Amino acid sequence: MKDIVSLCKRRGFIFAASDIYGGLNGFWDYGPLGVELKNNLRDRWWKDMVITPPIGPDGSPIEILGVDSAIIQNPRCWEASGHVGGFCDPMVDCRESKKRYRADHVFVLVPKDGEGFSFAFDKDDEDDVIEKRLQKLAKGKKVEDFERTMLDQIDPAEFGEIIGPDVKNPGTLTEPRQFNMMFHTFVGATAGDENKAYLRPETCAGIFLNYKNVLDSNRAKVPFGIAQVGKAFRNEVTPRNFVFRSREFEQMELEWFCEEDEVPMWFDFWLEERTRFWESVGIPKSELHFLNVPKEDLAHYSSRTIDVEYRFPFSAPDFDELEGIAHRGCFDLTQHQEFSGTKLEYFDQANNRRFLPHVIEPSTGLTRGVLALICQAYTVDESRPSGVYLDFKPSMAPKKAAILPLTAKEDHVPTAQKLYMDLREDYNVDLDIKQNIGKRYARQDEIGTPFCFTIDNETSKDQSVTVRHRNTMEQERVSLDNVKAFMKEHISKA
RNA sequence: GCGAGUGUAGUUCAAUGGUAGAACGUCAGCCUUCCAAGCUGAAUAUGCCGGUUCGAUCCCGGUCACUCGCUCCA
Repeated sequence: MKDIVSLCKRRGFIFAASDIYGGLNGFWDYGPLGVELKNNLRDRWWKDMVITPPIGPDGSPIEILGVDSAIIQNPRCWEASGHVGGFCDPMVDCRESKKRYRADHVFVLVPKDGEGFSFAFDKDDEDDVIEKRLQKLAKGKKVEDFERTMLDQIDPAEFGEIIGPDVKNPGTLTEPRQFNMMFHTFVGATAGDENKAYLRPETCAGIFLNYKNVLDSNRAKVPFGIAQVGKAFRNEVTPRNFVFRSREFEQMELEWFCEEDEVPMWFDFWLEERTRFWESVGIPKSELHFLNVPKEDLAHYSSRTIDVEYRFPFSAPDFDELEGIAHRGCFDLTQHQEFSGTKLEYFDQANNRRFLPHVIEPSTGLTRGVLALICQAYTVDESRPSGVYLDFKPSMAPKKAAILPLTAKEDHVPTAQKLYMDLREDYNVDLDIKQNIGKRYARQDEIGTPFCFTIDNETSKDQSVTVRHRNTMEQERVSLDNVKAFMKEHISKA
C-alpha cells in the first residue's frame, strides 16, 4: 500500500490536501492523472445508469433520471433522515481500559446510602456478571443497595466516583463528548444556531428531496430511478487507509423506486448489474466479495443490505466495502413526507391507487472506486525498467496512448506532432519527445498508458509506426492511417 | 478520540549539538534507430511552531501528518 501511495504522489494521481501546509487528516486532492481516472469512472457510471441504463427484466430499457442537488439543504431534512437526532450520541472514553462507550448504553449503580463508589456496566451485562463484580468490588453491598441510572443522566462532575465497566478503580471515565458525523456550517454572514446548516453526509437525500420534482417534471413512472454523483462529507473519527475513509469523498448513488412486492426481483437485478459494472471497469469477480449484512449491523432504515466488497491491499486477505446495495423500504419518503408536510405518494393511474414506493439503493463510493482501480491495476514486474506498471482497462486509463518520436531529431518529431494533433481530437493522449525511448516507455507504464506509438526511420519510408503494448511490451507495426481505427478497436471493447 | 511507532530532496537511504551526502528519479545540453543506456551540467530536503544552547536536523515540549492497534464507520 505504501508503494501505491507513493506512486500516486510521484506520478500525479493523488496528493495529500494542503500538502505544503503539512496536510489535513482525511482530505485528499486529485492530481492531473487522478482527476482523469476519476472522471472516467464517473462518466462510465453515469453512462451505464442515466444515458444507457440496463435492460429491465421485461426486455425493455429501464428509466433512470439524473439530478445534481445542493450540498447544503434545509437542515430539517437531516432531522427527517435521522442524521441529526440519531448520530450525536455522547461517547465516554475510559482512560484506563482505553475503551469507548455510548453514554446511553452504560448504566450506573449508585449506592442508595451515598457511601462508597458507583459501578458502571454495559447495558447488555447479565445479572450474574453484575453480581459477581459487586461481590468483588462493592464491599458486601448487593444490587438492591443501589439505584440504577443511565450514565448520560449523571453530572460529569460526579464521574470521579464511578468505576468504569472494565476497570477496578474510579475516575477513569472522561466527560461525554458529542460525536456528530456531520460537518456543520452557517448560512449567511452571522454564525448562530438559527442559521446552522449541514454539509450533506450522503448524496441520496438530495434525490429523495427531488423525487416529487422529478416525477412532476419528467412524466416518470414507477419503477424508475434517480441517480446522482457528488461530494459528501463525514467527520470520520478515524480517517484511514489513504482515500478509503476520508472526510470528504464522492458518491455515486442510485435510488430505484419500485413497488413493494417487486423489491426482491429488483434487488437481485441491481446486485447483478452492479457486479457487472465493476467487472466491466476492471475489477475481477474473484477480488469481490458479497457480504449479506447481518441483521444486527443493518442501518435503522434497511431490512436487507448487501455490501459489495473489494480485496484492498490493506484489508487483504479480507475485503472492505466498495458499494452497498440496500433495501431502504419507504423509510426516506415516509420521513420526508412527514417532516416536510408535502405529500410524496405516487399515484398509479392504471390501478387507481396511491402508495409510497419502496427503494433499492445501489450506493457506491466514486473515490473508493478510484482507489480500487488503482490497487487492482498496480502490477509489480521486476523484469521491466519501471519495476511496476498500472494495468488499467484502456477505457479507464487516464492517458489512452503516448506518441513518441524515437529520436528528437530528423523527421520523427513533425510526424509525431501531426499524429498527436490528430489523435487528441478523440483521445486523451501524450506527446513525449525528450529522453531516450526506454525512459519514456517506463514512464507510460507507471501511469498505465495502454499504447505507445513510436515514429522511426521506417515511418517516413512506409508510413507505419510501432505500437507497443503496455502489458506484454510486445510491438507491432500499424500504418499511420490505421492508428485511429486501432485505437477505436482497442479502447471501445475494453 | 486513546495508545504505540515514524517524520532528512520526488523516491529509497546516509550523517551530525558546529547548518546535510549518495543512489535512482526530475530538468537542461550532447549522444542515441525501440525498453529508466552513456557523457556533461543543474535544481531540489531535515514536516511546522516554540524551548534549552554561543550554536538544534540531532535534546525537550507542543502541533501537524503518516503507519499499526483500539474505537468509530448511520
